[in-house]
This record gives sequence, structure tokens and C-alpha cells, in this order.
Amino acid sequence: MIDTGAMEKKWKEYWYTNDIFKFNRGEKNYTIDTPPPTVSGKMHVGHAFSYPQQDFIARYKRMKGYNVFYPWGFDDNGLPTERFVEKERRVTIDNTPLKDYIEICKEVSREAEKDLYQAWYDTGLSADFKNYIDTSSDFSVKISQELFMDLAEKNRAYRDEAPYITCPTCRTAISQIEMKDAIINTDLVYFNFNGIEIATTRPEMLGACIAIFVNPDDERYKNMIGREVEVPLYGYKVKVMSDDSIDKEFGTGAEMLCTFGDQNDLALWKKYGLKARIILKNNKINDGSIINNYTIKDARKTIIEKLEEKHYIIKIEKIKHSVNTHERCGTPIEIGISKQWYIKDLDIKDELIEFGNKIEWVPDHMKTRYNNWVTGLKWDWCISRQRYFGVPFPVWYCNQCGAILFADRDELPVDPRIDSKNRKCMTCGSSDLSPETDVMDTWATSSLSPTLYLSHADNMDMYPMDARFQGHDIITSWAFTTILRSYLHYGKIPWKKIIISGNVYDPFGQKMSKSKGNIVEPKVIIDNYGADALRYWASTTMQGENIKLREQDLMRGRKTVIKLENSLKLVQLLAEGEKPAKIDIQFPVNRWIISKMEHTVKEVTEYMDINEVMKARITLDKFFWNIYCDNYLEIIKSETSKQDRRNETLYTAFYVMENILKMYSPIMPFITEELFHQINPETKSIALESYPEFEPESIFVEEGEIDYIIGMIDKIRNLKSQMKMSMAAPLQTVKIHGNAKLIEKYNYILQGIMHIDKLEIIESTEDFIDNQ
RNA sequence: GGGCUCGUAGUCUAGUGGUUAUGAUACCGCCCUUACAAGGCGGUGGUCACCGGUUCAAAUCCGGUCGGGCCCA
Repeated sequence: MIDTGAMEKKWKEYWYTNDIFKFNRGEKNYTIDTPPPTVSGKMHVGHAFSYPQQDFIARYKRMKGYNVFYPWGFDDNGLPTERFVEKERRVTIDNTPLKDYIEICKEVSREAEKDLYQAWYDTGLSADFKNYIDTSSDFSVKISQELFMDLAEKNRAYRDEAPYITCPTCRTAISQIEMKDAIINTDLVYFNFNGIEIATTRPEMLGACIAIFVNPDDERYKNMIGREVEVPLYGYKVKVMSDDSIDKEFGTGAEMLCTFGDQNDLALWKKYGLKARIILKNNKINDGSIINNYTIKDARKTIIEKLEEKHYIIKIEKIKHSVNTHERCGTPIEIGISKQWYIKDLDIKDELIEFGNKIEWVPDHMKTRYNNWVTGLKWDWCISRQRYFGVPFPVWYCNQCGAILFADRDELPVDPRIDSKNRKCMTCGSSDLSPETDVMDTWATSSLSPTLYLSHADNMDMYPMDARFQGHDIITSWAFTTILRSYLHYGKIPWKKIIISGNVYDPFGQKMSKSKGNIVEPKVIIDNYGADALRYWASTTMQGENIKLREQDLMRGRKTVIKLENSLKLVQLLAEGEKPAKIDIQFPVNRWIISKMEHTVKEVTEYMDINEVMKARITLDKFFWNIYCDNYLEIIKSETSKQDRRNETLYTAFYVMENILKMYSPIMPFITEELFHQINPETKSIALESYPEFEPESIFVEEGEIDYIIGMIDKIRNLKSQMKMSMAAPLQTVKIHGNAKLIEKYNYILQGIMHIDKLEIIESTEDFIDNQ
């Protein structure tokens, strides 16, 4: 049996060394916006599922005559990379100078990239791995900074002191994109607010309280509205106000509004134009009196203790509470006020929805998620992060006059944190400047992937790209930010089509996770079943659908590999080393299989054109297994012994086999490459051959007659099976009832395949075989 | 709480108005046949989640209920 490991290795090396997948721009091009994996993570089974799905289309388009631009990239910016580096090298920003820290991040990324691409390459992807990009290279930083300046010039990027979302653990601003809801166990603290009883989950924010809110319809508090109460411990007075949004059932029905306890506080604060008391500074609480630079946890403990001492506390209730957390670390987010850079997008929601409509979404309903997200946007996109490894803002601030100073375009990329060039303020001439120390959000660069890929290859005139492939989990981040940037910079959609892939679950439909111990590594699958089988599995679901990782689906792929190998082996055996010459096809069985193949080509092509790879593959499976192998190859075992048609039959068998291999090759590139080279040793690669074209003139009008005979064969097989006979056991006489003319015409087929000495044919409207 | 999506033999899955509901897998029986037993031939197995409606006709369309998944609050 074939050693798939060695066979796959041979072709991977062949493709790589012979630059089979190098992009050569031509008349018809097809461009793909490949998702760049992060260098901080390993390839997981979700990747092993979705990347082959892109590759099916890439390989199909290539064989259909397109020059396929299928680039490769790595995303190595931002927090995940910092975490990765801190783990790998045990350096932190606290014990390493900034310049060195950044250098180490780059170095570790580059090293990781060297090996990382291999896992993706092992799945047989036909991307151009030799010319990959990475998001932290000078090239990418330059483009990211240029386009940031483009936004600044268009008044789309702005710096503002405003409420912002922050993560106390990661000590940085984050955006709405990076928030995730979580249910946590928390204490709901009931206490006496000098005349009104309130309940809060954030007692530590007491010093930031600026009002008490109740529902206007709440009979308990109607007479309190408009009155002032004194804040316990702090002694200043706040007003009791009312708003419809206050839930009468929650706690006591009276809440304190703090700047800022949560997003509801912020909303009410904005709505009523209240003053702010900011006690959360640098992720610590500092109220200037009771709490002096305490962590949130310590501040909470202290405030509760002090309230207890003074007998304010009524009770403390354990509740489950929904909070917004930072998706990277799970810490509940805080809202503060500080200067951050934003990209203004709240005013162009309609335009963004219109752009979403111009793009073809596969499957279509995924567009709804994008629409919901855009409609629900509440904040402009905050792109500054108080982190270290990322694209720096090409910006300085004048300490004298406060002007914002941008870098010159020709000096990009630039890092103002370590750039020592002498600069002067354009407004006042002062050289007393401070650099911007923040870096940009990772999405601020990865949202530019179409520009990064196309300009790296000097092909920007091919914008927009043809297709983006990505998971549905990042529709609100990657897809959204890419469409936004494309709108703002170019006024064009980034791609004509976006194809969304689903998730991978374990055989029981459970999400894979470390804690459940149900993670399967792609490498293990490839080692056990081969990359072709892995890819076959990836083709067993419809676009956008989730998939379960089940052994039997991998087995089916493995079986197909073996079946392909064996069916060619049989044809080679029958040919006895001869290479049949090309010849007109005349004999009915041969015309019949060609005709069946043409129907298959037509149907498979139609499905591939609409990304329905699964249906294409099922159609092909049916033709290959049930028509070509089970019937045609069985028939020609006796046909090839007849000298008058031997060459024609062998020619047909090889020809159909070649086309089967071509149609399978986007899904199973390794075995098809191997077998195609056996038939055509001089070929460069099956991946560069043309995909079979439907030829209507090859349709055999008498195709149905052979189908009828196949039906008769089934009946004889059934009879033999019932009689517990081998299919090869000879039968002396068979009485066959049916269409006598047809059976007479093709009796040689029946006699050959079923090993029958003599056929007795009886005309009948009913088809059956006499059991004797 | 809002939105999207799904519910079809033990398991997975195709099927947007029309014969007897597709295929895989598992199970059972038979067959080593000039490739392949990881194969071939045949068979068992389904109130198409539930309730109601539209229709000559519903897995399919509409409304509701229940249950899963995802996204967003």
C-alpha cells in the first residue's frame, strides 16, 4: 500500500523548489485576501479545516485558467505577541529597555515564522509561501503609518480626551471589538445612603458617585426625586434623579451613578450632561482622601470595611452578574477618561451598511451579523493601546503650544519613542517635544491586509481583491475593520466576495478546549490519515457550516486515496505497459462512460463556481466509485481482450481517469499529483493543467441504453448474491426478460461482466431474471 | 433581552411544494472476483422536534412551542 507520508513529502518539496505556486500576473487574475495567522499561536484543527477550504477554490481557479494571487502573511503585532515573547524569553517591559524589548519581539516573531508556516504548508496549501509578509516588518509599519496619516488628513483619525474602555490587567485602552460578555459571581452590597437605601456591585466607586438614580414610576422614591443626599464616608452631596432605564426590581430600585461604574453610568452621564469625579487613574483607585492608589479589589474591601464600621451596610447578597470583560484576559473592563486616538466611524453607519451590501457574503445570512454590529456601534474605534510592541503613531506633541506634529511621509516608518532626530514644532518652533508612546491596535494594521498583500507584490491596481476567506468569529473585527478602512481610504469595497467558514467541534459537538482534553492536533491527523484525507474531511461540510471531527469522515478520505491508486493500477495492468494512442471513440461502452463523465464535469463545475465544494465532491465521488469503478472498469476487464477495441478502450479508460484526477486535485492534491505523473511523466504539475471543460458534443444519445444494461447487471448481481455465488463464478444459461432488442444488442457486455455462457432473451414489459 | 442559525434512521448528513425522503457510517447476510476486504453485492433501520394553519398536495411555506449552537447587548 502507498506510503502517503513519503508521497506527500515528495510533492511538497517538488512544488516548493519548482515555484509551482508563484504568482505570474496575466490576463485573468484571481486575488485572495489570506487570513494571516498569529505567530504566538500554533496551528489548530480549526485552521486545518478552514485553510484547505480556501485552497480548494484557489486550486480550482488556477486550473480554470486564472493567475491566482494567493499570498501568505503572519500577524505578529500586539498583545498576543508580547505575551508570547514574555513566556519564551522571560523578558518583560519592566526589566528591559523599550528598544531592546521591541527588538526581541521582532526577533522571536521572525524565528517563530520560520517553522510556523510548515504546519500550514503540510496541509498542501498552494499559497506563495516564499513571499510572505508580516505585520511588524518595516514594510507593513510604513503602510500602516501612511494610512494612519491619510486618516488624520481626512479628519477621520482624531485624538480626544473622552471616556474610554480600559483593561486593568493589560493596562491598556481597548475597543468595543475586544470586549466579551461574561457572567461572574459578585457581591451586591446594600447600604444606607443617608436617607435612601441603594444596592451596588461597585462599592469601591463610591467616591466617584455623582448622583442617585431611581425609576420615575417607582412609588417608593417619588418624593425623593430632586432632593439631595450626602455621600457616606465622603460627605459631599449628590442629587436624586430619575430615568426610565432604571430597573425597579434590581436591588432596592435605587442606584448610584459613578463615573464610571459601567456603560450604563456612562450613558446616563452623557444623557444628563453631569460632571465627572474620576477616581480611577492608571488602573488604580485614588480618591484623594480614603483610597490612595489601591487596586480595585483592595479598594472594594476597604470601602466595605469602612461602611461596616459606620453601620451603613444593610446586607451583602451573592449574585450572578453580567459584565463586559477583555476577551484576551477575562478581566472586567473599566471606563476611564483619558486622551486616546480614535477613528471616527459612528457618522457613516449607513455607508458601511451599503458597502456590506455591495459585497457577496457566503453564506448570505452572515451579512446580518455585520449589519447588526454596524448598527449597534456605540463608540468610535479607539486605536491607541498603552502597549509596546505594535505600529507606533508617527506623532509628537509640542510641550509649549500643545500642537500635534506628524512625521514626514518620506521618513516612514518611524518610531517616535526611539527616533532621535531633531525636530521642531511647526507652530511655535519649540524643540520641546514629547513623542506619542502608545502603539496602534493590531486590527489597525490587519484591517489593511488587502493593501499590504497587493502593494507588497506591487499590484495595487488589482484592488479590490476577489475573495476574503475568514471565520465567522471575526466578522465584527477583521471583516468590519477591513471594510471600514477600505471605505475611508479608497471609497471602494475591499473584496467582491467574503466566504465565511464554520467552527470545528469534537465528535459529540462539544467545543474543543484544553480543559475538556478533547483537542486534536492537525499533525496527528496528517500522520495517521494523510493531508489528502484531512482535506477530504474539510470538504464534507457546506460553506459556513460547523463540522464535527469524526474518524469515519477521515477514513472515507483515506479510502478514496487508496481507491484512486488501485483503479489506476488496474487500468495500467490491463494496458500491460502499452500507452494507448489517441483515437476516435466509437464503441458504445466507451461513448457511454465519456458521456457520464461529461455530465459529471458539468455538474461539478457548476458547484465549484458557487463554492459548493461538498456537493461537487459528492457528485464526483458518485461518478468515480459507482460508475467508473463498479461498472465501467468491471465491463472493460473483458472488453480489453477484444483486439478490435482494445486500444480505444484503454485510451478511454486513461482519459477518464485523468479527468477524474483533475477534478479531485483541488481537494486531494497529493495523490492526484502522484498518479497524474504516472500517466504523464512529462507534466509539470496537475495543479497547472486545465480543469476539464464540458463538451456537449461528447454526450452519447444512446446513453440510456447502456444505463438499461447496467440495471440488468444489477439484477444478475443480485441473483448471484442471493445464490451465494461469487461475481466471477460462471453461469451456464440465464433467462432474461425485458427489452429483447437492447439486450440482444449489448449481450456481449452482460456475458462478459457476469461470466455467462448463454443468454436466453425473452421479450417482456417487466425486467427480471429467471431464478433456476 | 435582541438578532441569526439549526433540529431528518444509533450517529453524521442531502433535500425550499409533487412517485416509495439522499448519501455516508454503524449493524446484519453473502461474495477473496485479472485493482482495491480500507473492496463488492444485498438487507434491517425514519410518526423529517412538537402543535396549529395555508394548499388538491408540506421535511419544504406561514404562525406558535420546546430544545441546541453562535453573534450582540
